[in-house]
Amino acid sequence: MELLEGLNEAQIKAVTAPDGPVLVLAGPGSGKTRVLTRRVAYLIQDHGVPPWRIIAVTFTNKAAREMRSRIENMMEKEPGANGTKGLMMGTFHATCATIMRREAAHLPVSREFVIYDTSDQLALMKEIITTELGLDEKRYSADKLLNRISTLKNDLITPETFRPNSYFDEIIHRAYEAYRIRLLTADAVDFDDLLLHTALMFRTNCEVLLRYQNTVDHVLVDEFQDTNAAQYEIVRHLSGLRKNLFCVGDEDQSIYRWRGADYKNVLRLKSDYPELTTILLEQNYRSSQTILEASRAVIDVNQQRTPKKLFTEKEAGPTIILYEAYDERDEAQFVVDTIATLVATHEVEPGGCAVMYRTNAQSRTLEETFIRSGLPYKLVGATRFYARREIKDTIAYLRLVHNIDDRVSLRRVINTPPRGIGDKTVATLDVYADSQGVSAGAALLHLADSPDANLIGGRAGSALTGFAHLLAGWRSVAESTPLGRLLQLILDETGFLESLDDGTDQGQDRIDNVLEMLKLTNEVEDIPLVEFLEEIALVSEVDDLTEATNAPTLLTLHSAKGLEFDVVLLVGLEEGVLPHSRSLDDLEQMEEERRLMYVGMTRARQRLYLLHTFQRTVWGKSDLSLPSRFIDDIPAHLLSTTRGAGMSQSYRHQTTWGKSSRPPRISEDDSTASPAGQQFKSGQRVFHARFGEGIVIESRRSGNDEEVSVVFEEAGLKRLMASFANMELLEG
DNA sequence: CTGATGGGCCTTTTT
DNA sequence: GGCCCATCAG
Repeated sequence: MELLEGLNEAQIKAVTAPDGPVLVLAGPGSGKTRVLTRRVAYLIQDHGVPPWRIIAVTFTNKAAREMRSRIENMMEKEPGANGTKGLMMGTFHATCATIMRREAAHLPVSREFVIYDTSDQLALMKEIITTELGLDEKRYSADKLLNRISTLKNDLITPETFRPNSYFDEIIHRAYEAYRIRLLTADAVDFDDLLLHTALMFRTNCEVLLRYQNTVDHVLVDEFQDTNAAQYEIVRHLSGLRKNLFCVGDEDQSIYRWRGADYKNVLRLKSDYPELTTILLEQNYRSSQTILEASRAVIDVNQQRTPKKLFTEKEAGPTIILYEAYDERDEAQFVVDTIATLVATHEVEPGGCAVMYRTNAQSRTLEETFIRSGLPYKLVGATRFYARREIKDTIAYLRLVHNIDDRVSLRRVINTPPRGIGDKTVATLDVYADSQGVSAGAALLHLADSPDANLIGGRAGSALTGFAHLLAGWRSVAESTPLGRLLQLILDETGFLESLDDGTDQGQDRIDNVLEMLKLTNEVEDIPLVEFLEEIALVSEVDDLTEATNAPTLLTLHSAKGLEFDVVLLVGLEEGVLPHSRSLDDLEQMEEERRLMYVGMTRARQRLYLLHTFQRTVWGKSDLSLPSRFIDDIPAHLLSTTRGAGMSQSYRHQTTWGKSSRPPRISEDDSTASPAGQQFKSGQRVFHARFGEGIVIESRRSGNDEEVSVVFEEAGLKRLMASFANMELLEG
């Protein structure tokens, strides 16, 4: 059978598994996606399952799109055959949005609902905190409240079922309730609501549930380890009747715990479906022996996992290069030089390389260095196109035209560009709207029809009615006007583009972005506004990463999931960066950081580079860094260590015991005089029971103790607490 | 009401 | 080092 060509025994077993619940536990590079893809094709082609009876959920839109095109390619395109028509395949969020629009009659929103992103949520919550709850924004910040509410939603807890047991929880409860009402009146949902509403609808509405259960024959879930409680419940509901549930995942790659993901869903699955067939995919087809062995050594340290016997038949491959850069600029330079060299020697295509980091902020130095070297690159995430201020403004206009009750969008555009409608005028409008029992947007439209001179007089009043007329005008033509024309009209009548032109380069960038947006709306002009809005809400930039450009990819470790590259460079492998400082005190979080490292390492096919710096600048302040603890777990024989030029110089200077003409590098606030109560100062030679001889490069007070940074001749840089370190001063 | 200015705060990670 | 926000003069 062509479908099964090139598959190993375990993979075939998975693809052709009989009906019933199946769990495929697979290591990295074991062909998970391949199995899932072929399983879908197998069901349609060999089992005659109609595509519209299959729901497959993936983690990103990109994965879904790729999978769909592969399935289409795989299946013979006989004339008359439907191919994949009707096959529901997308992210959890997109799938739920589709279901929600279809079943809007059974939901508290209309089928025209808009989707609020993080910044919309934030704007809404800020308004609630100050105007409605009268809370101190310092103590109860919008993002803290939203985080808690998000966690509750992911666990399917509503304001009704939430049982606060602390004062803080009481505040959360009130905020949650107010937030929910505001969302519903704006006919809006946030990301979590897509899951929550869908799950609750299935839970409470038997008629709808049965309809879906009777339609859906097969449910397939990719990246199952990253599902949260809401997603798990949706999956359970959908596959309830036939139990044809096919889950693929790897608990070692679970990196979304902070988003409510719970790999214990794997255990839950086992107890919820006693008849579950579990299939292990342990052969790795991606990475070299060396890379696999090193990754395994890192992940094996985690306690809470089922050990796997990952293996590969590939060759050992090159050793892993561990590079100690002087600082982040040296690090970036090494990245660029390495890629340039590998490309020049035809070892790899530029597009086969990826640079991965823990936080988005780290991309900056890398970008600068790439630009300075004149080399192109692809950046994933960071400042997403749709998240830019000017683009959000543009979208807000469209959203408001589409849905007049959209409070957040109204607030956003009512005075953008400045047209003389300030907070006070908006407050007056709100009072008026309340008295009429309608939303502020609806009240505004009403004002366009019958101006009420007594409501708001003077300049503010005419500004308001002026805007009301514009808005009413757009709304009256929205239905009959193509999207691009509508947006053009809005831009013309508001003078938005002109307002962006402040003569700076940034201003020009903003204009270009809006023009790009205009181009986009012209290209898609035949789709309804609501679909366009949904598309831009749910499709992040990660997804339309253009394969066309042959350039290295810069991306976070999180967005690297599911991808693979010939050459991978992991940067910033330092304590506080990876593992991240926010995870240092929590075992579970630390294990997640380790999985993140593991995910990064296992993206590499042939060559892996691990980089850390001697000192890193964080928030404009430079500080010494310690190599990540995860590096220590890699067997030494798999590594080959080198150091940057800047690095070795500085070391030479410090390890030649003060003979250099350059002063020892010390932090700005340090002084040669030892402050009272400090035992050590920079430049001193010390002897440590375990690390041997070294030289102090920095010492500073830390609580009642003293934190000493020492470069040892053998062991390199260590940071020690004076009271614990068995260390004595040498004459010198 | 707007735009300029300076202070405080910050950075996980994404749909 | 940069972004967001509060504050203030015009």
